[in-house]
Parts: sequence; C-alpha cells; structure tokens
Amino acid sequence: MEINQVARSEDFVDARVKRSKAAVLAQTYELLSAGGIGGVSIDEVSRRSGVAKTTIYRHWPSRAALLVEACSTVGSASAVPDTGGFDGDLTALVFDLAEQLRTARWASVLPSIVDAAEREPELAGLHADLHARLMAPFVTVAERAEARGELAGDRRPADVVAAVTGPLFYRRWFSREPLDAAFVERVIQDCLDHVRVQPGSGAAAGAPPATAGNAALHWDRA
Amino acid sequence: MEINQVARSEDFVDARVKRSKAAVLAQTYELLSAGGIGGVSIDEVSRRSGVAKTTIYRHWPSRAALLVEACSTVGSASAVPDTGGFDGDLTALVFDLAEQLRTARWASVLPSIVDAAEREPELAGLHADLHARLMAPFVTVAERAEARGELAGDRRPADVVAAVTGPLFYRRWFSREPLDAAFVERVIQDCLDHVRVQPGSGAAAGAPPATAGNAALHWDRA
DNA sequence: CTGAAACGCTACGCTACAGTAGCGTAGTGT
DNA sequence: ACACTACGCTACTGTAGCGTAGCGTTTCAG
Repeated sequence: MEINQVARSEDFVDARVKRSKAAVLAQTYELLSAGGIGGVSIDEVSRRSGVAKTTIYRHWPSRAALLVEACSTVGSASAVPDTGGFDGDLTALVFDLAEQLRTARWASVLPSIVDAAEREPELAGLHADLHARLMAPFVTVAERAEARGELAGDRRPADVVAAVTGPLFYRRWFSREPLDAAFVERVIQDCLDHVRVQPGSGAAAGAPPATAGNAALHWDRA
Repeated sequence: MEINQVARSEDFVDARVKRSKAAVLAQTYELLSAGGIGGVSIDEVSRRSGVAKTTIYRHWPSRAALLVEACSTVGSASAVPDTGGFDGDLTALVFDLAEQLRTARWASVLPSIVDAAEREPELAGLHADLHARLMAPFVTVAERAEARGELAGDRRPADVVAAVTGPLFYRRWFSREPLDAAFVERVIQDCLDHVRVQPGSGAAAGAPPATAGNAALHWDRA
C-alpha cells in the first residue's frame, strides 16, 4: 500500500543523503560557534564540508532554513536533577548553567540569535525554541517545587527562573565579570531565601554544590 | 603663537563640516536602531543623509570608526536620583531602566553590540564603554549607599547591580515576557531585602516609584 | 546489471558593500 | 576679491554572498 511505501521512503534515507546532511550541519554549527549567525555563509560551509553548494541547496531551500536546522540542536537539554528537594535541584542547575556559560558553544552564539530575533521574524521562532530548551530544566524543577508546596504562594516558576538566571546572564554578556563560585552561590542563596516558604530559616543547611571543582573562575578573553 | 592657532582651528569647525557630520551621525544612529550594527552600511547612510559617500570617508577612516562614534552617544547617562536613601534611589533607577528597556532605542541595539563584542575586538571597547555608561547611575547609587553604611558588609556595588538589572535584562531579551510593574517592584524588594543592613524590617515603608504611570506593560512586537 | 537518485563541478547572474580616484562646484574665512 | 576647503558626483576596483543552470560522474536499490 502507499502508506507502507511512504513510511519506508521516510525511514530509510539514502546513505549519501545522510552523509551530506551530517557534514553540512556539522560545519554549519562550527561556523556558527565561531562567528555567530553572520559568520555562516553557504559558500564557506560548502568549502569546509566538501559538500558542493548545489547539493546543499538540494537539501535546504535557503540559508535561513539551514540556520534554523543547525540551531535547533544548539544547547540540547541537560538532565534535570532530582535531589528530592528544591534547594538541591536548584543548586545543581545553577552551577551547571554557570559552567555552561563559561565553556559551552551556545554561550557565544546566543547573542547573535537574540539580535536576529529582535528584527528578523524569520528567525524569531528560533530564539523562542532555544530559550525554552535552555530554561526547561529550571521550569521543571520550579514546577515540581511548587507542586510540593515548597514555593511561597506569590512566586511563579517564571519568576524564579528570572531571578536566578538573570544575574548570571548579566555577568556573562553585559558586565563580563568573572562568573566565580562565590557569586553563583550567593545568587542561589538569595533566590532560595525569597522563594521558599518559611523565610528567615537561617543558614540553609545542606545542599552542597553539584559541580565539585569550580577552579577556573575567569574568562579566557582571547 | 602656534598654540593659539591650534586651539582656534579645533574650536571653530567649518559650518559645512559640522553639518555633514551631524547628518551622517544622525542617519547612522537611525539605521543602527532599525537594523543593529549589521544594518549600517556606508552606502545607505550616504543615500539617506544626502551626504556623499566620499565625504563620509573624508571624516571617518572606516565604517568601524563611524560605528564607534555613533554608538558613543547611545544611551547617554540618565540623571542620578538622590532621594536621600538607598531605597528611593534604587527604586527610581530600576523603574527608569524598565521604562527604557521598553521604549529606548538602545534596547534594540545592544544585542548586536554584545554579539559584536563577542568576536570583533575592534568593537569590544564599544561594549565596555556602553555598559559602563548605562550602569554608572547604579554604581553611583550603590557606592553612596555603601559609604553611608546602608549596605550589608558582604555586598559589593557590582553585586547589587547584577542582582537588580539581571532579571530585567533576562526578561527583555531572553524570555521576552512583559516587563510589568509588579515584576519590577518585586525585583527591587528582593534586592533591598538582601542588600540592606538589618534585614527583615518588613514592608519597607515609603519610597514611591519615580515614574508616575507605568500603564503600558506589554511589548509592541511589530 | 541497470535505471534512478544523489552528487561534484564549473560557470553563471545578481546584489550589496567597502573603499578610492578625479574633477568640477559651492561655500568659507580673510 | 581671493585662496582654501569642503563638498557632490560619477565612476571604478575588488570582494563576498545568495541562489540557479547544465552536465558528467558516482553510488545506491532492485
């Protein structure tokens, strides 16, 4: 039946196609990391990947389409921690985010995506997707805490995310100050103090940082 | 004497020069607001300003130089409030920042500057300058508070700035949620609770918002 | 083995942009 | 009135990029 035919033709992609697309996407991602969205040109992708420009246009209708697909794999979801309590979950997540802001590729790509989203509607959806993907673990953890009654009544998950990630983003992209462990720790503590029920419980015992060694505290400004 | 000659030739600029430079800078700023750094081309500036391209290159050695000068006027320093106390000063500043993030031109330009600073060292100084200019009022107010002994001992001015502006920036550029008054108010309160000496002083009486009507709470996404 | 699909290659056309050169004109200070 | 300066204009070089067309070759599936 046609259905079977269609299913088979969709499942079994030609090995040549798979090869070409993978090579193109890999190099696109490479250029994206190095030069942002503006640093990606089809000619350059073709040159580096060894895939002919015409072949690229056989798989993607335009440069924008290629960018969208390449970006869709940026910042793939990290695991959601489950330490049993909001404190531990949040601590683990924020330290992980700080580490990613220091080292991950997407941290240098995101500004150009934000900029693109500000004016090109063609790429605005990209920004929304990426933001959702990156913040998803935080939202999950916050919602779980809310369900357990760990959040103060007037605190919504979205507020928690803003309070805790905002200062980190600020440091990474605006002030460019080092994202050291002391700063991260304080951000977490301040957030917990406000967000949890029964504030003023003191030194917030326990909840050790998830990442062991945060020794490299400064950006390598090349 | 030569000194006098030099002084005069620097003070009295030819009216034609003044005219041309002003027209060029104005249009550059216009294009910058509309399309970010990537949206500025010398040809387009020339077309819109009526100033010949050759004349532009008589005044600026390169496109980058023009961009630097045009950006140097972006986000000119707003007045530093002095209500007598840290609470009032901070409240006024943060509400003002929120308003600017909603309406000011530089709010749509900054992402492209951040992106440029991430890779083009030619424009990295630009970012540092702009950041310093925008955050200066906050630093001033925080330092004043520190001098008056209003800040908790372990809080540095830079921490205060990060804690209070970070969440606003996050909402403006990353989550794109509305920057409503309730959110701003909470950010201020949370910051004050942590930063001031004697925490837990209750409802923080007084300190009315500086901007009277914060009615327009949503972005106009065009 | 054979046909079809995917591929690489070269060569286009088109647009946009940075930056320069030469020349004639209009405004400026003295 | 004079020299000087800034200016506008046209034209040009050179580069980069997007997207397309045609043709011959490789590679896969049946």
